[in-house]
Amino acid sequence: MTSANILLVEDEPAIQELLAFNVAQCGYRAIQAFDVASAQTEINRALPDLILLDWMLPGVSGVEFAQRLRADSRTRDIPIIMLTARTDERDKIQGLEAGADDYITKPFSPRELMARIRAVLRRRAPQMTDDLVCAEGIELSPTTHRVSAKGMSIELGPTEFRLLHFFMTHAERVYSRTQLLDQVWGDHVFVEERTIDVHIRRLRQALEPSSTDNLIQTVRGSGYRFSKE
Amino acid sequence: MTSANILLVEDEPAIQELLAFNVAQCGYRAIQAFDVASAQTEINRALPDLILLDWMLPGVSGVEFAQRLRADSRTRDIPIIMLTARTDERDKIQGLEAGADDYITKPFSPRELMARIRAVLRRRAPQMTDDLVCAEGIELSPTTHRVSAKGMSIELGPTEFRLLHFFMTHAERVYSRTQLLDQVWGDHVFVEERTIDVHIRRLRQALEPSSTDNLIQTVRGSGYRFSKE
DNA sequence: AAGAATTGTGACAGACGCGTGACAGTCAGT
DNA sequence: ACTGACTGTCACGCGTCTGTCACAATTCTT
Repeated sequence: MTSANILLVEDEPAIQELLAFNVAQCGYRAIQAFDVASAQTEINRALPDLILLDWMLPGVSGVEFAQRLRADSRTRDIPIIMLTARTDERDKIQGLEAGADDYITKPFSPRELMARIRAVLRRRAPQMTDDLVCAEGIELSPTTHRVSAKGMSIELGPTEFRLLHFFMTHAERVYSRTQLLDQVWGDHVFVEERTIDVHIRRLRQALEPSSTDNLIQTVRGSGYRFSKE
Repeated sequence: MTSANILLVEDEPAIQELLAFNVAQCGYRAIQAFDVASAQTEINRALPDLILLDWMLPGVSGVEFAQRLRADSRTRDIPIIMLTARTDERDKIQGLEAGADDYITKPFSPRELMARIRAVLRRRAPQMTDDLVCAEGIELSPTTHRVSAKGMSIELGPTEFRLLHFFMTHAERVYSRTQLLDQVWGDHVFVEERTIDVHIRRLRQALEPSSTDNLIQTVRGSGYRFSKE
């Protein structure tokens, strides 16, 4: 556990070296691959504990590769951090939908990268096979992107889905609008704080018919909290 | 915590002023330096909480300075945001390799700059694990923002909550109205001292049904005290 | 005991935070 | 291009909180 094996899939030599240097600096073992084919070879040889996957790759793209990894039972549970130069929000959603556990845009600070690696590795430990998130009578499946309560299916937009997902995995605690922006939208996104109010409302509205009231509580002056009242 | 010190290292006076204005606008303290030498002087005087560092500087470049800061144990952990006019990708990588935490290209919007500053400072802030405060049979949780006594939940407004929180963490001691204003309201706000009497009353009223009487005692001529009588 | 000083209490207007509906812009699929 | 879904932003209204006052109640002083 102390020295996890991290597979780096990145075609650009400069960035590859930068990654390898920082990863090694933190006490992890870096396994380098410059394309999908060699990455697959490394995986066949030994399953890594984490994969750092570049978005843009020659031949097969990172997204395709991620999907392939998720389809294989041997690699299904290996966490993936996507690496991309684009700042487009759509990419983020698509990347996460493909099965990435986290997402980081170039340029990134080495410290941020390390923080995310540690976070993902830590998060992975207890969660493991946990495909289904349950809380307060609601069931949410990150992989199938489905939500249901009391047997009824609930339709949610991408943002509402991520918001609910975050709340369900962080119940009972109050989060400020700023924190929610960081956690659900991401650091680099500039969005008005009041926008959260609107999404909270939409989420409440979507949950209302099939769930007990007041699952998402307003804590005046502080933020919001997800709990059973 | 409330007002972080931000060191601005920028040789161009116009931009320097723009930075200082925006930084001050957001409640941070701006420390201005127009070259690396004076920046070092300021750092020696007092360690800032964040450094905004221009890429191009007369004499020693920003990158070199960043590397020097990273090499020094005293300054190693101070977050740096690089400021540059170039959009070259290589520069970004080089800048981040030097240890910058984030990167912003001119021209930048003040809003974006502020967002990044906040993001970096937030990322830097220690995760508070502090959870439950117990005193005199009352339980108060800062993270969930909940209060209960004898199994019963207690509803409090924001100010009453902060007031009770302060009392519970500073029990057995008398605080004057002036001290309470400083500690609970903040030393920059101006409110009548008698206002405290009203909030004390509201707090007593909220605690009354679920707690032993006289938890908040009046010390005539001095102030108030939180204790078990 | 009377007066002065201090605190408790009820009421109130304004400020503030939040909910809500509407709207424009973007993007995917047709 | 035309839809329809989704998102971010705004303006408006409302309820709650909050600071302040006036007056009642209490305690201390003389």
